[in-house]
Amino acid sequence: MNTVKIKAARKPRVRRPYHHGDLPERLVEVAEAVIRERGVDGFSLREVVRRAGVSPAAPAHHFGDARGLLSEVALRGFRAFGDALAAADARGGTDPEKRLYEQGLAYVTFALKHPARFQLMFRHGKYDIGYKDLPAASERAYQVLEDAVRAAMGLAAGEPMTDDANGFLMATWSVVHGFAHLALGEELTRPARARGGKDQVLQALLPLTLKHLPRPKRPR
Amino acid sequence: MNTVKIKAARKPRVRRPYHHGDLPERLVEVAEAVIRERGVDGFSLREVVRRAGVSPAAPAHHFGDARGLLSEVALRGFRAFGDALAAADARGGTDPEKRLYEQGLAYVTFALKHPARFQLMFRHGKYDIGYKDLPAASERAYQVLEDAVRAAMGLAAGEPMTDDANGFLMATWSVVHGFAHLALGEELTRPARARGGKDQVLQALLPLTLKHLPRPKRPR
DNA sequence: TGTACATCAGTGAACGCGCGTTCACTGATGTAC
DNA sequence: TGTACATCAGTGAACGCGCGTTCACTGATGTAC
Repeated sequence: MNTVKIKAARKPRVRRPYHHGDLPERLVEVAEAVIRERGVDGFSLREVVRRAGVSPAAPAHHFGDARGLLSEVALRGFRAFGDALAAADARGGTDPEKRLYEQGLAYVTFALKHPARFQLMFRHGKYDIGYKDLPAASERAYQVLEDAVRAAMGLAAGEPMTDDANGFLMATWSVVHGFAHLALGEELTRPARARGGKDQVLQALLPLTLKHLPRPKRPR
Repeated sequence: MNTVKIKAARKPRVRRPYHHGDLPERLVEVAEAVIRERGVDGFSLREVVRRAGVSPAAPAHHFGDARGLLSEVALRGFRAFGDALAAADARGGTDPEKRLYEQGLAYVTFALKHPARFQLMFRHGKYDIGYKDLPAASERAYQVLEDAVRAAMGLAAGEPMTDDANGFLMATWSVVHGFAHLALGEELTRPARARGGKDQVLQALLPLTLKHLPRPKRPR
């Protein structure tokens, strides 16, 4: 009851000022925060409504059930992820190898910067895989990678992927996906292995690792 | 009550025939089965005791609480995993590149063959990371990889790892870890991408991917 | 070899908890006239 | 411009559920004498 006032006070902008501000948006934000702090498994709808200062029945109007809210979070994750990869790809210019390097860097960077989203995105059991245009958003991120791989392998846009190209793509994807998972799983910063702060270790290890991204067979 | 009879009937061997057969062992087996069928998140102690035909209080005598049982499952996972990697390493003989290839193959194969164990092992939140000699078992598996990397990079046993060696190790680990995660997450067999059965797709993709394992800088 | 007793694996009923969802409701907003 | 009404976002109490753990207990096993 008092949190409602707090919310009103900290959000003085008046856009979409119907009933109580911008609940759907707030719920998504809060859900991400909960996952960030407690992990995907620590998520609960009741914790979200508690933090949002809202009744437990409120989210149902916007997202149906708990899965619905998580699906929305995942959808936004995939969109932002695809955007990040596409921006990195563009940064690579016309050099396929540079495009792939930039994408790899962006892949891991996204995972480390948005662990809540990233971890949720790859936990299919937690959300509805067919929610709205989530499939399209997910497929799009994949396509950004595939396009760069095609360029690196000298394949035209329409041409079917060869075995070599698929292996190359999988190896590239696997390295960055594996690195991201190991990093998020605290696998690289266990006391036994780490010297220095967590971020330092990762920042040092990442470029050393990306050096070993697969090399395209046909140079540009 | 009837399940007790069934258990007795299907396990006629009399080894360790105190109270009721071999409960701790059964609980571990059943726990793995539950995780296999329902995923790590689907695990519950009550489901385990239900399947084992035993009272919900029974596991406490052997494992303390639910976390204890999961820790035991993880410990066994790490032991088996280390064994598999070491066996693969031996198969590689004196060729560092072959040793790494065999280990990579074994890494992914283990994950696909024992998804319950593998997925649990990399979900630190679910078990006690310091349980018994789990740290040693986990560190040992890591050492098998590090040793082969050292050989590949021309580093003696006592010598500290160089930056190059660490990058090489991380890249190798990341590829196989990433591939395993993508495969277990059904990422490679989504309808859009898969043609043919799930196993076929993976079996075809795996060697194509492993071709791109990092190459050691100093050839043997 | 037989008896007394400590040990401890397993019972099953009961507990309290947090969860997601449902329910009848309230009250503000937007719209038709 | 003012009134009547439909819409719908949000309330808060209540539900049933499965869970992990606790409790006083039982009864088989192993051991001391």
